[in-house]
Amino acid sequence: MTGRQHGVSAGVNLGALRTHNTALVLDLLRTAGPSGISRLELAERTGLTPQAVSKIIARLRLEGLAAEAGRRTSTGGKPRTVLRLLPGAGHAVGLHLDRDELTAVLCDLTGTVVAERRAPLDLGAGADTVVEGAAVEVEALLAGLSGPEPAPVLGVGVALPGPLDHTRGVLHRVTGFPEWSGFPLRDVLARRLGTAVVVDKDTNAAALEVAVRGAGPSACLAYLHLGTGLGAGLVIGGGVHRGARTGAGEFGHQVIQLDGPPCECGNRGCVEALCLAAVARGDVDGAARVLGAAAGNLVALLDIDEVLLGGRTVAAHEEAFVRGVGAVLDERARREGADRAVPVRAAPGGARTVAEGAAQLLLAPLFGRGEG
Amino acid sequence: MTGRQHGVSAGVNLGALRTHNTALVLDLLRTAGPSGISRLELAERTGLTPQAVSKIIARLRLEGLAAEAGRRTSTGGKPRTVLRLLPGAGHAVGLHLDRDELTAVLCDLTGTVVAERRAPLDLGAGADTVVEGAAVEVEALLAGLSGPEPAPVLGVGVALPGPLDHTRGVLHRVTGFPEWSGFPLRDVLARRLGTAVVVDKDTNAAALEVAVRGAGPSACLAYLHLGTGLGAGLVIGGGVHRGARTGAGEFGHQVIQLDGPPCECGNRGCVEALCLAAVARGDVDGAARVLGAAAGNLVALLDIDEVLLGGRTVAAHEEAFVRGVGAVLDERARREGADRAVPVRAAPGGARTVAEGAAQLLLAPLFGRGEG
DNA sequence: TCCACTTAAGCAACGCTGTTGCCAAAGTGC
DNA sequence: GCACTTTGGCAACAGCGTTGCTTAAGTGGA
Repeated sequence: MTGRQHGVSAGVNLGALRTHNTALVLDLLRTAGPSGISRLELAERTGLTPQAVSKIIARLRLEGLAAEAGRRTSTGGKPRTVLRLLPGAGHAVGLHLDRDELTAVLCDLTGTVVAERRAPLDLGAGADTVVEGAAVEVEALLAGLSGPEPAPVLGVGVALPGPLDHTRGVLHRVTGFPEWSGFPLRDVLARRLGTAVVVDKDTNAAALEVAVRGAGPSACLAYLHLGTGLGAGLVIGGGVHRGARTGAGEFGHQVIQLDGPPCECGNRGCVEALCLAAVARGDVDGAARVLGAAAGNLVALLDIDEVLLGGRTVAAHEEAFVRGVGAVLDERARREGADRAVPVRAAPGGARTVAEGAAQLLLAPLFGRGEG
Repeated sequence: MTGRQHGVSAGVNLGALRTHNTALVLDLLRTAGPSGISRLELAERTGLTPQAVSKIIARLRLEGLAAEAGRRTSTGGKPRTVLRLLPGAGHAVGLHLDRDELTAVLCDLTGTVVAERRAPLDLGAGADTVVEGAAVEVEALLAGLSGPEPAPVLGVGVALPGPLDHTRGVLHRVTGFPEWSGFPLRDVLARRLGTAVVVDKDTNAAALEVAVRGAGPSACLAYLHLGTGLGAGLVIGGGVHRGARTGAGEFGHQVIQLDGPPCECGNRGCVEALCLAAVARGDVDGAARVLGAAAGNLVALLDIDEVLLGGRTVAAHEEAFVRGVGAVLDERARREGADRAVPVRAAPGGARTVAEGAAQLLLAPLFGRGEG
């Protein structure tokens, strides 16, 4: 297919056209879930003719990606045949490298976790040790993929705290561990495992996971991650927005009190500092209010459709954070005369959201989400 | 072509493919300017084969959109033929409805202003009067488009302060003039003039103008408009980001001082209030610093490539604002260890930026920018 | 039980896209 | 003047979605 050259959007040929439409159909099949979807419905939703859909479906069935699954009740004529995605036709591994723990999940095509492993993690043990440990966990997961003809593994997605360069898969500085600075994680792990590897920030992976579930192809949502730090993953126009330097989502050091207390970043009045300080002194409601104010800024700036909260600190006081942030947003929406407030929810999937999102780094492109 | 249906990305057929590739070539022709670009260079930049480019160029020449313009020096063989866009092949009108003044510009295909009109504006005079006044100005502009075979006019783009719904072209509340609330400006003006009309926020139009000039198809930039209020236009991934409710770019009511002075929006410590207060007391440098802090939040959140400043208040103290905002961003970038600071510039075009951007609402889709 | 009707899905021909193979045109340089 | 390089068009081609028509598989009334 035609390559992409220094920032110029590429020309499109028949191959790209087919890939696009196929991805569209696959995404609708995936979204439909086990209950399936009919050819005609696919035609309506994509805008393609029924005949085009029939051809695409025939190809997908031949490739083992889709299958017929019963029929709907007749509406006066021949009943529609229901089609569904074959989840086992492909798998991907999601690897979440958190500060002290490694989580690895094996996901099928639908993104469902079919196996999971956890292990302690010590970034201070050195790059080689960490990479080897991660590779062993991945191999252990893949060993469970048996069967007469094992379905292909698309690759391994790795999610970890930034900053990093997702296009090249290279880490920048990792706070406290200077040896990791500039480490080419993607290439090293890809060579070690012999599979495709994609590296991204943990917050971006979580945002992708949330976008792939439920959110439509043009949705805008914000995933706010409050753990030992505060960061965000942004979904804009249905896709994760990373920016040219994978820097987008820098939310924690949003200055929200010009003359506030100093933050370790060198600035004053960052949300992260204010929020974590409130949590530290046991004032969860106060932390939620501060987080809500910053979230309000973000929601207004980008016209966000939905806010999702995740991370350990949120998980520890889930109800309080959802309620507190929601209250601030509601109040602001009411003042500004908006028809409806922006919904705030805890990110579904809990602690596994990031790992599942890491797997989606490889799965999502199949469905036209992400830079496939 | 296939329509777009409730948020589902549409299927693509041959017609859409052709439109896309043609727009790509047109955009490169436009970007190349009067100096032109050769067929082979177009092929390299788009990733299409030279033969495909030749066919597209032949079509464009037949339609009167492009022409040959000399040749390059030979590099050992047949010299490349240089092609350029024919600016006069089409025009669009840009209409900027500011609080007290109307600016209308007539732009050719390249976006160059070929005629301009200004008139005082009084929103309090009622919708009918304002629409009629605007229509008269547009007709006066178009009357100047003479010639043996007048080139087609694509339509009229209207830019005005929000909030509004750009998809339907309907205004929401206009502060101080309740009668405008819910006014279907697009349809009323389209019926009156008998041409296509597109309505958008002034900040979005300015952002589009800036994006169409210079910025690549995947650039992220922020246009900050400081006049009687403070707003932003966001370009993300090469296109203007508006959000589902045309609400994106709400930058002025970013809370930047939690316990700050009350703003008329009902909140406390909004940038707009702090910034305008500083200007009012003659402290331009202070205003620039506050604006810089808020801009820093925005830049970090979205990994913005470039910040552009516009609006009357900026224009009155251009050098001070560019320097002040730049200084705050530089300092923050240095603290965060970024390779380079984000450049800050005054938006080129000055007071006419919004009007030119309004015209681009119709021109840009031809070049694959915006939802054409 | 039959038959008219409706709806779904496939077959075949088609139009149009970009691609490939080949050749003419138009230069340079020895 | 000739060999070579580079550009760009012509013609045939593969492959995409579309169109026109046919077949399959139901419902419902006589």
